[in-house]
Amino acid sequence: MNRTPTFDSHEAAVLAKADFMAGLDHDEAEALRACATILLCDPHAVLFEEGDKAAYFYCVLSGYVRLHRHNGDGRQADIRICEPGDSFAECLIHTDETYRYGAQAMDRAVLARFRIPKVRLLLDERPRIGKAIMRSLSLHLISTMECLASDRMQTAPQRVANYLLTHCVENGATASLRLPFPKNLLARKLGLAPEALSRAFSALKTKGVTVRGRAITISDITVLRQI
Amino acid sequence: MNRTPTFDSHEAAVLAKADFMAGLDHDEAEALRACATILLCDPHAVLFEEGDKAAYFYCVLSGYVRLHRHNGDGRQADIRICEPGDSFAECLIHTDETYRYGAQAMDRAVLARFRIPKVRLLLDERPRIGKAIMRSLSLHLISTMECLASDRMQTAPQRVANYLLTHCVENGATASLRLPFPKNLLARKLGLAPEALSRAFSALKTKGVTVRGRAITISDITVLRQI
DNA sequence: TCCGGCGATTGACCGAAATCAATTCCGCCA
DNA sequence: TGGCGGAATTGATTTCGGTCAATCGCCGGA
Repeated sequence: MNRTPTFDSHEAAVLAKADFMAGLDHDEAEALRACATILLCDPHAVLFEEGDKAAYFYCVLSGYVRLHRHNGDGRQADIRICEPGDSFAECLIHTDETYRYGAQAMDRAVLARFRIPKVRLLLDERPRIGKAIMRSLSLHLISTMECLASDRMQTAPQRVANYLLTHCVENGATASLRLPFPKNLLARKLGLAPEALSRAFSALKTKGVTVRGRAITISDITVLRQI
Repeated sequence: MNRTPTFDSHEAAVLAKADFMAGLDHDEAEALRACATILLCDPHAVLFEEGDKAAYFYCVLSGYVRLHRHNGDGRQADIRICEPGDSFAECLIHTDETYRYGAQAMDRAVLARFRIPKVRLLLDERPRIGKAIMRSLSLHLISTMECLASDRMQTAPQRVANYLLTHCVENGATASLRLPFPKNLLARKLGLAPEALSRAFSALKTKGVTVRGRAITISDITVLRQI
């Protein structure tokens, strides 16, 4: 892991579009950026472990980050896969002092990390930043609740179909997409074993879903929508 | 469903201890309360459905509220069981306009409901209230993430053991608790069918857990902790 | 005290997905 | 071009928990 003093232009653009930056004016965004440093991660680098003292919250600029929890046994579960533009651990700005899950970079992730005590001070001066972060927290909460509901209610093929429908680009009745990460990450994201994802894909073949590597085509969206 | 113009003293105390009121001074708390009206619910009253236009967020004062989502089929899953002191739907203050899940009262619930547009205006004047709500949102997010992790990682007896350990009152090596609601609600809360909860309890008998009605005793906490 | 009803329990069965193991596929590098 | 290695797939098996059905037990009302 390494640090660079500056953003490149692509990274800056990703950061600017992050949820917790939405609606901020130039000064506010700049003030928030001033709390951050850039972090280059080695593949599989551990950012922090559950229980570590919280000093930063993060925004993914490129690559992916896994958030996960451990069990007493060796078992572990992924809670969320963070993609470029996603932030995590902002929930610690106003709560307690320790991370409640572990975070691990995939690929060679690039992150912006924001020093929490600095951000806290900033929020007192600039309430609108608090509003933006609140919005981001709300969106996380909603998507986590949706994830929980789908875990409890939907079968593996249904969850996969839902992912495809919410991430594809439509083109008349057909649609297509390219997975932004390897299938084992998608499996973790959906709370499945890699084998189960594989089987879900083959179950969806009969519904007009074709998978070749990371490229996926859907021959009829309406068929897929009826789960 | 009916409305009363005023709080009784017990209800006022519950409201004052809600997460989103924490840390507020008297004026701030009073200003927030002024956005609320009281709601008396009939058993099983539906507060709102998924997709309804959001006008209020709520705080449970007595009784319980189920938050749930529906599937295309008749299936439905509970996302959260809200107890007295819990708030829900605050995530809509700064996001979109519709409820993302349905809410149904159990028992004869009593709720405070806060008119969202009013609260929005208040937040602009009083940033510290925003901070309090943000803290509450953060706590919800964390607990929802923990719930997701335990769904993905723990078996039914493990989840039940965890619930018991986090809700019991210890007394040396032993502990006990009284369930605040019927077992079928606990089952929903843990994402289980009632039968599965029943079986989980009988599996825990060998670990020193005794269940009689809603009264539960634990003969050795340490045994239960090793899941 | 008896009866009715509902929540809880138990049993039998089934289906979904985890696990383990064995290939196969594919991209990358020599 | 050939071969190596990790990811992906496939198959066999097991486990967990959902579902359906029957029974039990408790509480309240007649």
